[in-house]
Amino acid sequence: MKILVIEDDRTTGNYVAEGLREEGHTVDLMTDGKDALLQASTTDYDILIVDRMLPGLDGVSVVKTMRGAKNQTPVLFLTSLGGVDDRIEGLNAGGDDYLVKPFAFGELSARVAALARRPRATQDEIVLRAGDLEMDLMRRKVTRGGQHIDLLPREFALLEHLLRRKGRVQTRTMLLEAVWDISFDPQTNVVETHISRLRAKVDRPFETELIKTVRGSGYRIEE
Amino acid sequence: MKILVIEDDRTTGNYVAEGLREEGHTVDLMTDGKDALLQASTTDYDILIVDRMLPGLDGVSVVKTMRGAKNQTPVLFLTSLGGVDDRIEGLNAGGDDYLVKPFAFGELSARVAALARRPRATQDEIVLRAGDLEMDLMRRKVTRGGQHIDLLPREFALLEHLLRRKGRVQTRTMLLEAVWDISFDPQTNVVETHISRLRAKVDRPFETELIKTVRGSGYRIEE
DNA sequence: CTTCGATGACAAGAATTTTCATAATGCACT
DNA sequence: AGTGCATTATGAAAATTCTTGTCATCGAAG
Repeated sequence: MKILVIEDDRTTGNYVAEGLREEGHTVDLMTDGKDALLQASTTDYDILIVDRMLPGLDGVSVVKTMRGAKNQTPVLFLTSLGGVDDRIEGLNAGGDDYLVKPFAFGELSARVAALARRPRATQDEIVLRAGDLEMDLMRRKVTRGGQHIDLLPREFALLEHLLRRKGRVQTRTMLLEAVWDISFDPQTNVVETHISRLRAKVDRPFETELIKTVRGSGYRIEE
Repeated sequence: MKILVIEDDRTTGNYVAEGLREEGHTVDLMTDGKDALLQASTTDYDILIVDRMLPGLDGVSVVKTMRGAKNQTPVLFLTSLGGVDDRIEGLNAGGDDYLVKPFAFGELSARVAALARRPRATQDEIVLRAGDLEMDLMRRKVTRGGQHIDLLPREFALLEHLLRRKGRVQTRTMLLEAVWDISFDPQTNVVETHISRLRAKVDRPFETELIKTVRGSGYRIEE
């Protein structure tokens, strides 16, 4: 698998590139938008991983230009937690998925694998559903039964993760890693707290509960 | 001019209704979404002023339903400063303009007059431009030369106001009133500070400066 | 050279997230 | 079924982070 990483921050860039190399991929790393655009146009990559914020030409512009030139390489955007508009823009510009920084490497790895599997199937994971609950990643908007639900950034990220793995149980550890990027087990119950708040917004006002507790393991959203 | 105000908060509701009456308009005030929908469908209004957050049926749903029923009455949404998604949603649902709370009454009055003048011309003031600077009110996104610019809520409001009055000088007092809803002149230099921060993001990284100082009066954005 | 505006640093205030303490619930075992 | 232990739920307080406003100082314009 040939991957181009476009990321100006050296630390993150190397972290990503090294990790992917260890998984056996061929990885190029570029730090400047303009150079990257040239590189992406002249070499054939399987996947592009692009930081949303770049000096010079920013990530969104790079992808827009590429798409304009009929380059269909799947793109995974890296954005920051608060940046709502970023995601909207990224996906609008022709991104296929995005990942919120900071992220656990396993998460990145999973997204890369998913993108590789469906080389050009943009637009299908962009609205996540479970029952009458809808999460529109484009607009960063959640509704249930047509009713708008306001979520804080972390709540959104947690719900998103559960929805992406709908039907499968997620342990606290898995959630801590994916949503909080904490890979040891600190004495914390953040997960419980956030699940509780999520339920108050997503489940309590409605008939059926979507977020189930699996005693002894973790949580799951029903198919 | 016959106006329906849909606002659950009594204080704001009365403030708006009273003010508009003093300007000679006929104003009805409703506090519940469902009642308001019925009222709007059975009576012919020139303008609807709708709070985004309503108990029961929220503002966006009211307007969506109305629009579904081919009711083309212009709608002005009232939203809160932080609520990004609100505005996007509001305009998407068929709103014609929006106003951020808290607002100065003069501002409301101006918007109402503008809506009255162009009864059905939605979608034209929704992207504000000046040179290569674009402000998309729908997506709450600012770009210059294609480059995305992140603005904080107050910065966005300030720039929006200047753009809406492009070419005209805005005094500090006018800005304080419109953007901060402060109608006396306190010993403050918030305007200067925010102009400075805005310039750092909007002008400094680019060739030409758009935000001009008019010494002795205030600020202006060039046509 | 005097006044007005620009700006960086700091402080206040809000919003968000995490921790902590306590209550509630489920499950195993009598 | 009842009791006790362990797990999960939740409200409130504390900590953190982000945003906004103030102040003091610097620079530019007339």
